Amino acid sequence: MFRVAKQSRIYQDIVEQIQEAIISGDLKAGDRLPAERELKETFQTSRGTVREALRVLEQKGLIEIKLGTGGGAVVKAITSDLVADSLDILIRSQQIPIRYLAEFRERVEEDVVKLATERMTPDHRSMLKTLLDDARRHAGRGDDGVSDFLTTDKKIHLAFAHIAGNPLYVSILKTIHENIQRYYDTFLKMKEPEMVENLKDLEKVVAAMEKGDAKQAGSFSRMHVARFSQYMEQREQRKRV
Amino acid sequence: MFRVAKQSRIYQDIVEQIQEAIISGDLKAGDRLPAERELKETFQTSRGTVREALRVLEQKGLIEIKLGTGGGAVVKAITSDLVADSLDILIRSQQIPIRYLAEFRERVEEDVVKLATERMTPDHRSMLKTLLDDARRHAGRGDDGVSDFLTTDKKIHLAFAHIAGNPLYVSILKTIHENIQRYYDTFLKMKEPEMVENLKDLEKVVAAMEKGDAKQAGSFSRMHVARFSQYMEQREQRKRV
DNA sequence: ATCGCTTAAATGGTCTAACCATTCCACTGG
DNA sequence: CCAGTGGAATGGTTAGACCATTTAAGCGAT
Repeated sequence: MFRVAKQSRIYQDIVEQIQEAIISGDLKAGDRLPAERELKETFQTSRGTVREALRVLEQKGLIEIKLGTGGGAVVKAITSDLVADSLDILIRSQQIPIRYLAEFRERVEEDVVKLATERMTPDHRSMLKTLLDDARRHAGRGDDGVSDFLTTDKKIHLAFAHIAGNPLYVSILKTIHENIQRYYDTFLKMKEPEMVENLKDLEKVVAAMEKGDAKQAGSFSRMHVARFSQYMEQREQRKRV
Repeated sequence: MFRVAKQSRIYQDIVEQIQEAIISGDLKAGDRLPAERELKETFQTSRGTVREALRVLEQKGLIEIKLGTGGGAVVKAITSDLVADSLDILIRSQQIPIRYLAEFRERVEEDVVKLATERMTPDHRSMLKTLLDDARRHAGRGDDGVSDFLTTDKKIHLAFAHIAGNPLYVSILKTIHENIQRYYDTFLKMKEPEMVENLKDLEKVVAAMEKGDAKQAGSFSRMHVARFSQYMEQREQRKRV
């Protein structure tokens, strides 16, 4: 399956060969690569070099490495985690101000909800119903339920992305939420009134989705996200004083 | 600056320490990491382990490694390349069908144009005018101008993102364009008629922006992108038969 | 003093060989 | 038949050496 590695940055050559085999489908998820000591022979190189190549592939999320007998490098199903990770690094390193994250999120979530409305199935309906019930229960517990409520809130937003059916939206929304979460934790101490308001927003969004009114669902979603963002930005500025 | 590496997957610990230093800004672009033989001492580990960590960081695009005296690992400015790479893997492995990328792009570009319309300054106007003039000139050259026209087209789209003023949109749009470009090259052989049509689209978008009509500019943009996507998808299916 | 060549030193790239840690499984003894 | 145990396979780590590349210092000729 593989060639002898060509010169100059041998490990890079090994990475490329194995990566191409995975992307092209020659190596499928679950397939096990030969042991390092075998790969060393195949590529006619040293074990250290093979290991550097495996490190890169592991980092790319293409393989997973297990210890012990019968362990070794196993090809992973390719997921969008890769994109999420790198987007995360980009956002954090550029220290993108919260208002830009929020601006993007408002629009993305509006689009997601619109798409989800058009593509919702009965299964999706019941899933949303269950999640909303959870949210109501947590909200009913007052300040004690805030933490659980926020978890459920996040789940609901991600559920919208799943319903929309576009994996790109799922990974992007996931990343945005993770990043925005950092700000929430720092600046936002949600109390019961805000939680209740939040719950009402979500109920309105889902109700519009049930009616099949994509436009209205989208605009409710946007208002919901926007309110959250504004609230948070006020807090941020207050703290900064 | 760094701790002694903790046990179990030592290289992973090293990666995390250095990555955090970069993301947090303790290490800035251009800073040079100590030589491998020094890092080995700092982390109290072996050179091989240090190298595995450096491989991962290199793959993540966080450092660049140069040969020779005065060489070594230099911290890179973080760009959207990482995201583009991982998105590339997703698309090529057919985890994300091209239509999902197109669906996302249509909506993102619509939002970008709307925002840009609201935030355009006189400087931006003249920049767009210059780019449009370039595009017209290339289009006037017929089939010979297609390649240059496409380059300018891309610049115009990125200019919209710059005008919108949100760095997140710039990064994301850049990523999308880098990836979608490959498909255009593969499936789309643009000829003069399509190019002229394309130019008209862009002119309509910019005209609406000049008028300050964000909604109209956005919908023109979306139609423009959608037409391009559809055209490409038809080609793709034809090739697959 | 300046230019150009040579050489030495620093650094990443690679290789070899060994040992450790983990895991699985076959074998053995009850 | 079961439980325990030990061996073998595999990744994780270390140490030490040598090569290739690059920079800069040193030196010599003009």
